[in-house]
Amino acid sequence: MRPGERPEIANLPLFREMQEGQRDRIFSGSFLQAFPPQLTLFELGQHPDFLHVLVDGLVELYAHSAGRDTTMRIVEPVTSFILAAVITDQPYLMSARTIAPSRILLVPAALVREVVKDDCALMQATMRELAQAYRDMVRALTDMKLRQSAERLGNLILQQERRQGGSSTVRLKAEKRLLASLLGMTPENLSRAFGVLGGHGIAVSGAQVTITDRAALEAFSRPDPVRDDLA
Amino acid sequence: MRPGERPEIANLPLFREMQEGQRDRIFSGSFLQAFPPQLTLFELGQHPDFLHVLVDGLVELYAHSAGRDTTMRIVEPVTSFILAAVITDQPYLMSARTIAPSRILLVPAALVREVVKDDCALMQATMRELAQAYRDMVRALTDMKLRQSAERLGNLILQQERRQGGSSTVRLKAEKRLLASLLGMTPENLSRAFGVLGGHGIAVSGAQVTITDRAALEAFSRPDPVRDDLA
DNA sequence: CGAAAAGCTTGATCCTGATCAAGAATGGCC
DNA sequence: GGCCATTCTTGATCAGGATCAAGCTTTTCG
Repeated sequence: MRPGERPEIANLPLFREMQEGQRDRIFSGSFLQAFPPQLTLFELGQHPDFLHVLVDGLVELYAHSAGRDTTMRIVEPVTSFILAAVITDQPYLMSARTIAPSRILLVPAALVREVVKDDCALMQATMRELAQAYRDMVRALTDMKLRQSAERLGNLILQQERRQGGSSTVRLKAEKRLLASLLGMTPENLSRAFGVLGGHGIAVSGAQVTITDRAALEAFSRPDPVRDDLA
Repeated sequence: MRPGERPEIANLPLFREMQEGQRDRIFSGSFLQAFPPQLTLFELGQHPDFLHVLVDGLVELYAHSAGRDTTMRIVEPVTSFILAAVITDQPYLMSARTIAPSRILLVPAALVREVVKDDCALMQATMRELAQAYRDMVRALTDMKLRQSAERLGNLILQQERRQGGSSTVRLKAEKRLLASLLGMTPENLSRAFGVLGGHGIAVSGAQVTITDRAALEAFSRPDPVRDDLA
């Protein structure tokens, strides 16, 4: 682990409130590993061996069924992932691959389950993290069921913009094909969706998206005040 | 509370392992209330006041956006619901209504949060419940993104049949319009989907669905060994 | 029991998004 | 810098599912 990284990881909501000793126990049993891009980290159906914490890079979580793939989530640093599989000790429901050179902290799943039992603060943090993850999935599912493609894209842009600091500018962190899969559409249709949004307050240039007319974009995308707020 | 009910509730995975005293604290602060059908219990966006435990009846959780509704989950007794909103103390992401006369145990949200903090067993159960709920949502989302309508219906029937005891017979517990909404399609299309499945091993008569040829149904629906198993 | 309402099914048409097929742009790499 | 591979875009066509419009069945309730 490089200097400065341990505190960064220790500061994650998941580990922040833990007892110092228990945190050491977690860290000393874990190891940080570097992965090249396009490497499969684990596959759907496997038994979870490690809780993963993305320290640096970019990871895609995806699912497949009947020959088709779909992106479920794009993980940005610094974030833990597949916590639910580790806690329930049940097979992964998603596969994971790096989409950029990445460094990942691997925490043995059994160790997580054990320390969780002993450290109430970690348990509470885990509980909160899972509740949040659940809510995110509820949002994603209603999005998928109720909105059509261009609207989904519009809302994703609004949401990214807020997360990137509200500068009316969004830099897409992943390829558009990946974004399309995340939004549940084909790359062709994503292109067309960007085209549609061109008439509703955005301008695209490569991976750079600029919101030229927020009111128009919001009128078109109808962000839900409850569902889309990061409150 | 009627005799026999308290033990039934106390036996829920959520409350089973708690300290006796803490459980009393929960129960003595809660109350059981009866609701007529078609009554809205709470609305999306509201601040969560109670953890709900459906003791008897049937409840629909649904979301809306841009004038449209969609059913997110049909809750059968005995089950708790909207645990995540209570834990995070954030607005409901779904609305709830009774679809049959129902009796619901209402546990004040603040009380839940407080007792959770004091009782590690409850916290652990909560954590597990949330992890399971998260995984269910992951399944629902991939289902929605990757399968088409008749396939979704086929899998739902297979899944219900397993849950109802494997007698090759499924009794639909809700109206078909509701089922359609849960599956993310229109009632018209659900009818047609049943029609399609008629050629793939099922026979429908009102709310009674019979699996006449499991192999055919599975060949058509391609249940995912990992995702659909209740393991 | 019988009428009204609600739910379900079936058919016809429409629309969103998928697929197929080329080009244009971008990026990696020697 | 220039070539090759990949990604992105644009156009044409197709298909799954939505919508619209009736009939039909079941339930509800006086």
